[in-house]
Amino acid sequence: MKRVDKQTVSHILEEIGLLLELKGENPFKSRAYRRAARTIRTLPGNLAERVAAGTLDEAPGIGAALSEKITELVETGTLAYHTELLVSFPPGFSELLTIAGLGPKKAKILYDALGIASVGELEYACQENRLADLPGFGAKTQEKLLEGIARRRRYQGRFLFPEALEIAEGIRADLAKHPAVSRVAVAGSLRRCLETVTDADLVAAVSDAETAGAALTGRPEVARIIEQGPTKTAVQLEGGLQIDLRCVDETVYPFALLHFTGSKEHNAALRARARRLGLTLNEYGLFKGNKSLPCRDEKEIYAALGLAFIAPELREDRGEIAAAEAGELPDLVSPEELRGVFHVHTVASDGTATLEELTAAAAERGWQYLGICDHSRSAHYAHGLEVERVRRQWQEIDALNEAGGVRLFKGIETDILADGALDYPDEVLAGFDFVVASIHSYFQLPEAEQTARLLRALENPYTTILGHLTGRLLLARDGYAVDLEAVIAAAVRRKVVLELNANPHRLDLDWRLLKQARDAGVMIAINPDAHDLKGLDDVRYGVGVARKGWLSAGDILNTRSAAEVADWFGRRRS
DNA sequence: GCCGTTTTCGGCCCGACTGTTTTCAGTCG
Repeated sequence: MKRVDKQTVSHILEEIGLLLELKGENPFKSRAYRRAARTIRTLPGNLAERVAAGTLDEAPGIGAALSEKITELVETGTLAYHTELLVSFPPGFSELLTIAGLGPKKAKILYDALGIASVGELEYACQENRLADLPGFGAKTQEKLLEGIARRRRYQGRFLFPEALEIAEGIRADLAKHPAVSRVAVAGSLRRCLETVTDADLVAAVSDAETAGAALTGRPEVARIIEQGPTKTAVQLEGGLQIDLRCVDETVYPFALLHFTGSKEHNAALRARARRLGLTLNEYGLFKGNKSLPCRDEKEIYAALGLAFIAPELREDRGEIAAAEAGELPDLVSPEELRGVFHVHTVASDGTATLEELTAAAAERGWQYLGICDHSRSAHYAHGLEVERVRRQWQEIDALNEAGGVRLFKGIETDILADGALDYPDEVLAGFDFVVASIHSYFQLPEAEQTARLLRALENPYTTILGHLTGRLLLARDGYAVDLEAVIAAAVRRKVVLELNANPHRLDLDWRLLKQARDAGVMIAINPDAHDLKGLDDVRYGVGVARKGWLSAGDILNTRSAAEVADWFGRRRS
């Protein structure tokens, strides 16, 4: 029988939600399935054990019916209800809903009237001008759908966090200088530090919304205007990124900022809470009947709802509201708390900076130490170090350390070989201060083998840090198949640090797993995986993800002093 | 389908904008 993991269950529940929507079922029922999909994806602990214990329905949003269906799925590998729903639509039909401007209602009409069941068929039908006569459709709709298809093809509709942030910050800075604008902030998923985004949201306090909106639509890099209303303006830039600007009065600004920071789910939970308190919350204010309850900032809004301030990164409806109510929110790590970083490459392998340059750069950033990590000998593509070159680098490091200043730790990013062994004999591994073990090959191993490979690497007494655990490349490659629960459990037992790789293409561990790892008691290192001096600053993205994963300074190895780090590495070895 | 300090039934967050319509449905966040 096929093993059914959380991700599979989550995916199937999500698909049921979509299919129910397409069928025109009760929208709350569809929402219940999609909510359960989210819940299952991030549920701590082993799913099969929870099913066996019959405690599924203790999770929020999972009642008797969903509990029964998930049990069937986990125990038999399939779900009859899902299969029945699937056969009533052609394969791949739900993919249509990823096109901007096309929701379940219109997709259903397209299927019933024209038999359109795939993105390709939709494109063809638009080009043949066959949509315009359908009820609720017109020439504009047809045009929009064609644009939506083209955009999806070009950009997959998503952007890496730093790319989008840089563009949004540039526009924000220009708007801040506009005479009609008193305050403006980046909101939305960028403010929440999501690893990839579909658009950038800006919220502005303005004296004149029309001229402020025109300041956005008039920018030279605007490719087209998507929406232009009295308060809301949306444009698509040449590079494909969509910018949404919301203009409001000064007094409304905190409410608008809260609303447009989201997430949608966090907002929904806040509003439900407001309702229970006899209040109404929307993007214009907090109201008791007709009476408006003024708040000067987000903190006062949360306070009015009986909650401590919730940092934007935590606003994902993953328990932050309950924690805020109980006064149990974590004291989130900040960038200034990092006292050094590990996992930095030099010219010896595939980096561009020398040890001296890196040491100076670390001093400029106020760091006490730097962990040097070139590639190991099997990484031919990256000029991995033969044993002789390792020993030479140790001598260079010793010489630099004698000069004082920033302390250099001798490290290596060793490949985990196909069988789980590390890439040097023990007597060489013993000479490093710390060892980062990473997978760079054989991504396609079956899950059981991949898991066994990682577990063997964790058992190696010289492994101090496990590098980019899932191996994913954002917007490019999924992580390899591996039992992450088992790996996390072994990391706790073996006192191996898990890397939070801060390279914006990786951001691996994912924040959803990070919280789980923290709760399990794992120590985390925020590592830049830098290949040049500029790459050192990628740790700021890692800090954003760490905050999103509920981490405090105490959960992170590189918030400690050089002496404490040396002590940790030493104890690990003994 | 879930859930309960109004409720085991009847609610379920709330609003902007577009395109298609003559007052609103659909989509999005």
